[in-house]
Amino acid sequence: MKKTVLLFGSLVFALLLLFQISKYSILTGSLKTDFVIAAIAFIFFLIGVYSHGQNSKKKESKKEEVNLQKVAELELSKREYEVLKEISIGLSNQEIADKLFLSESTIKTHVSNVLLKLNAKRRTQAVQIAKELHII
Amino acid sequence: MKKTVLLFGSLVFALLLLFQISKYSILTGSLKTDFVIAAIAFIFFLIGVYSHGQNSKKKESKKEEVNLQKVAELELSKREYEVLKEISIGLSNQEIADKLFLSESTIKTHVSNVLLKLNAKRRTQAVQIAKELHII
DNA sequence: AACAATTTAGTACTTTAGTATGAGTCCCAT
DNA sequence: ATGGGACTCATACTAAAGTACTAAATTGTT
Repeated sequence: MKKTVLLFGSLVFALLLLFQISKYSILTGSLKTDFVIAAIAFIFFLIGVYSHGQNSKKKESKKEEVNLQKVAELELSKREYEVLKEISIGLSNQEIADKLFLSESTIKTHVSNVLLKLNAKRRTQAVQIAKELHII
Repeated sequence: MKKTVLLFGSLVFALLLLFQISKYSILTGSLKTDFVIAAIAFIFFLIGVYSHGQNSKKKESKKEEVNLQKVAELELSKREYEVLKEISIGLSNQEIADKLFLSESTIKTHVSNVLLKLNAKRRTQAVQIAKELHII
């Protein structure tokens, strides 16, 4: 936040300076009016593009960020959350068991708990709910 | 596309006009130099923001848009594609059957075909693959 | 009209998924 | 040290999901 203030402060200062130089240049005729105006226009155009870009990035990251808070709220344990993520990439219980070096029984237990905590009837529904909650 | 050309053409024309007016105004002293430069700067700033916004929107829609071409490539029929979408929201075969006023048998047939065409072993995997292909 | 593709539906099976329950281990905090 | 939570695993079911095959009705196309 402090960085942003500093950045914008110095930017404003630089622009004011540019402004004065421009005006001076035009009045003394040391630079062509066309050129100065074009330069100003171009620079502000770039500033417009850049500042909007920053906003877009912030918005996007807010959209994509979104996790982990709700995992705690749902009381999903570490393993359960892990299993949920494996489910979401389309693995079967047996495949998850192999991947995590566990028995299929264990995975079934975890899956059942996940379904309970996410209030889902099926694993496909659990994935859907998890995506809506932005926890995967 | 023609609209875009027309829009940009008239925009450029308007800007050139603005340019000339500004220069004239400054030279004749009918407007204060400060004001004109500020106006130019502001206008181009807005143009920068706007044009970038358009680009962002296009990019986003390209990211989100993304369907229907590959549905044809995969030779997914209308019904199969429909069933796939229902699967992706987490419905069971029976629920899909009820929703589409079909028997569960029919849904099973469609699901089997979808899995074949998407080269998936399970419905969860089919959903994952479909998302990667941006067809849902 | 005739053909091909799609859609629908059924039967009969096999395979996964999911539930319920019990139980042993490990670790952490009171 | 002890009770609680998380993790592991097993057995025994029930319920879905998926496969294979067949077949009739529908639809669009030539």
